[in-house]
Amino acid sequence: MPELPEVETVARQLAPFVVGREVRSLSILDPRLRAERTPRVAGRTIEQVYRSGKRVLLEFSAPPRGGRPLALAVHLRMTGRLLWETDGTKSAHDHLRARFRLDGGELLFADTRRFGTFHWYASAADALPDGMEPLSPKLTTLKLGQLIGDSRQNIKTWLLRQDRLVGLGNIYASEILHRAAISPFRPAGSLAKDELKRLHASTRHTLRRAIENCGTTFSDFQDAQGVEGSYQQFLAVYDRDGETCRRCGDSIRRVVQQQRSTYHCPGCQV
DNA sequence: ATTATATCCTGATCGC
DNA sequence: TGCGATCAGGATATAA
Repeated sequence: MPELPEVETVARQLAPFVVGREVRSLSILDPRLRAERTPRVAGRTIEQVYRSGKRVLLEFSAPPRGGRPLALAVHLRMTGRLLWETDGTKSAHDHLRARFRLDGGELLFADTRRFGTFHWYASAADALPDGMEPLSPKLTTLKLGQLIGDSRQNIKTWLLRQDRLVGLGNIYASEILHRAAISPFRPAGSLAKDELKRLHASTRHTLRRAIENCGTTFSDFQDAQGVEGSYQQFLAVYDRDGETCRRCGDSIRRVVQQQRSTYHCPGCQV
């Protein structure tokens, strides 16, 4: 499911249901999620839920008898989902991997492919990612150029690097480049100033528009509250191999870069 | 220091 | 209807 807009949607939708609730117990059903020692969360209150990069951060209060606060970063990877339930219907989920029993409901983590991860931190500040948030005002065009430097990596692959920018994935990397009219094959460091400007503007525009539309949903099944993204109707190139480019009329092509699909229009991406 | 490959999993879909 | 190959919105460890 999740790149930045989808994870943002999950966090926004989940927060009102769980913030302020106390954790009664946590059951981790998939041992893979216990790669890190699991701290005691029972008795703590969920204080904040928000997105950071592609992760959902949950901040917990200090335990009632004193101690330090706690933060959990949930990475959904390919198929992770966070579900809120009050009626017991979702507990039978085929791929339930963890369950937080809260005061007044349950927060469930389901994950078909089991790539999702839990990372625990002593504080939210410790959970800060390496890369920059692409929508941060601190990311200027100049800064973007500095991050790219003289990298000879192709720009599409560069956009996926979470140690530079966080949150971009395979769909939005292709979409952003198409909007910026930049070929995915271009060495990142070869972009001229005006191209960097277009790339920056396209990144902001694409992500904002996707967030407004609650992200992109391909599968028909719904998430926690039945919120489905609608950005798929705006996709210009992704998953449109052989179809017509709405900008120049050329035929959109699927290519493989670093073992991953890239969609682009050879006619108008130079 | 980059960059390619293999790997972690399960399920849906495609071509024969 | 069955079967194998391929693909999937992610990221890392290891090899070259």
